[in-house]
Amino acid sequence: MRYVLNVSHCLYCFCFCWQFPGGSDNYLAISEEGHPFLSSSETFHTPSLGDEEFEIPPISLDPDPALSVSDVVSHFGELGDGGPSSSVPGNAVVEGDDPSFASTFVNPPSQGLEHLSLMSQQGGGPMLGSTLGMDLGHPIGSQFSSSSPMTIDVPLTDMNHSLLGHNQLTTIDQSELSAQLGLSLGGGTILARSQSPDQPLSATGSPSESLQDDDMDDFRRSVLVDSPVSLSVSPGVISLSPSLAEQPATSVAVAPPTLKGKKKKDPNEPQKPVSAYALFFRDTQAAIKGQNPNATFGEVSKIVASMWDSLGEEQKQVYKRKTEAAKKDYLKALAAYRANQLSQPTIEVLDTPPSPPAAPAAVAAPEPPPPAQPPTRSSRIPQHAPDNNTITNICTSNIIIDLPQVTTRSRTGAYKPAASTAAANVTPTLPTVTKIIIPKQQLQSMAASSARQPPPLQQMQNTPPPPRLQQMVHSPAPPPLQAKPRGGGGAGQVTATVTTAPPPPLQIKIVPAPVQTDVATPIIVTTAAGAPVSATPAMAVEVAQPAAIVTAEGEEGMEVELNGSPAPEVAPPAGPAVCVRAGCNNPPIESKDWDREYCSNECVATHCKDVFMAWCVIRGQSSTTVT
DNA sequence: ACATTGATTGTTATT
DNA sequence: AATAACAATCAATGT
Repeated sequence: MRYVLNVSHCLYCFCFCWQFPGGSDNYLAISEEGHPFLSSSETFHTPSLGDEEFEIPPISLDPDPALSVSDVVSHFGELGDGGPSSSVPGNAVVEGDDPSFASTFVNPPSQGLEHLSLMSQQGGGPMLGSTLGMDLGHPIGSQFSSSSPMTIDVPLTDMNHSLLGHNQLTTIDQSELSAQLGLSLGGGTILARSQSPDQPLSATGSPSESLQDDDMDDFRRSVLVDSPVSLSVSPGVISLSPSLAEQPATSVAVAPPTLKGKKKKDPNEPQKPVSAYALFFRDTQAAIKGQNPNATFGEVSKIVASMWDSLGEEQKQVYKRKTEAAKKDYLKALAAYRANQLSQPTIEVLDTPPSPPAAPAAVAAPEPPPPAQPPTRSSRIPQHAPDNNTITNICTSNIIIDLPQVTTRSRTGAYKPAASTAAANVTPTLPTVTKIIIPKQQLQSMAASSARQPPPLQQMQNTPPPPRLQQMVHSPAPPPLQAKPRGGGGAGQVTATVTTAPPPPLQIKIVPAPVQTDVATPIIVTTAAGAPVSATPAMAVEVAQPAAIVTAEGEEGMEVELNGSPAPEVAPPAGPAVCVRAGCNNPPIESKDWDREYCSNECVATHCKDVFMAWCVIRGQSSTTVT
């Protein structure tokens, strides 16, 4: 699997920093062994899960035209235009074997979903507009109506005893961020999910693309896991079934499933679309959980609820739209399903994946629809998934990173065992091989992030359980991404954008514990736009993204720039008053290539260089290590 | 009531 | 009986 790191935002930084001498390749690959599914040479998708077996008819990825690959590509191309980095792709694809890879593809390559920008805050830090970086549906055409991320200040103290284990969470690295942010990008995902089982896969036909880790798990479990198709013959029933499900095959036919008052639902029946909130929950919880493995469901739930509350109406609308779209799809699928049922003879094929077309010849018992796959929880298929982005990213990806088993979580081991914990070595899998050493931590973070669907959450920190996040979240500031944000004159440039604009990434800032350490040396994280945010030193600034650069900044501490996504074409929120480059006090100028952070290309280059150097230093590596 | 996730527990079926 | 697989339950919250 490959995890896509969208680094196109700061094209300058990215280019500069990752254009290694002699190496013109833009691919950065972290390889590790144990990639069951993918080899470095293999493409991200299609873990050969047996498309053949299911013969899943390709379906359109996303009804949303905006998601078409061509659009994406073209869009991406636009990004490259003009900028010095035009030649450099803006995306990174991390490859790993985590089935969830699909989720990571959610990052819209073109848009700054991962536009990580932390707003500087004072004291309580306002929770700025909830701008979860999720797009849903319109990754391409939609511009960030606001790039202001949502920031949640979470008291460290609370954090420590609540969601996070001790140090488990400290930060969500960029990859995670990107992963999280991208969350449901492709509006199609949801639709795809909601589609009838008949067309569960993406147009690409690659299961991996449309399947999330869960799906993949289920998929493997139900199909791959040593399950040669077996023909079981039982009284009056001939069923074709995967070995794994042998029992159901016969038992179902002979003796109806455990009759528990409830009627077993036909697995083929389209699933009802879930609510917007549910979608949000899905997208968000993963991030929360990812960073807070110990978080209980209740805690997560509270946080999600708080986030939901903080979410601007616009962002909610995004989800709602998704839901609506899914509903439409559901209705369609349902109609088709019903029609199909009516026309379906009593012949049933037992234990076959829900892909009706070309049903294997089989004589079945008069039983109702024997579940191809017992509708167990594990088999349920999420209704939304960032599938299309897979394609999108593929098309635009430039950096490919082979990740080790992504789900490793050293501390708690909460996640699936990592295939390898060896130090992560970044080895370019493409053209030229550039070796970059990436701290294991970073990789792990990346892995963790990609473990699940990338939710919007950017910087997730521990949060206290009971009191809803609201307590942790200090004064919610005007939601930047609101439909009419900053109306009137605010510095924020309202980007009257399409309603489908993907909300900016949500960020939760860790607020120094009451112990008032006054944040010794706060880490300032700034967005491309320059909005800084402070974080405690403890907060590991893990930037999974290669583009992330850390630069030592004079008094304040460090400045971390996480440039994960392409700058929204729409005017970003107020940028810095002066050029971001240290030492330069010129006012930033508007540019297509950056978010009003720099005054000139020169400063961009210089700044990036500095940042990169600093980053190397922080990483304990000489900049030369990265050759 | 049901949706979100995931751990746990209970039930059922198979060996 | 032991084991495996499946199903239900629970948590907090929103629709």
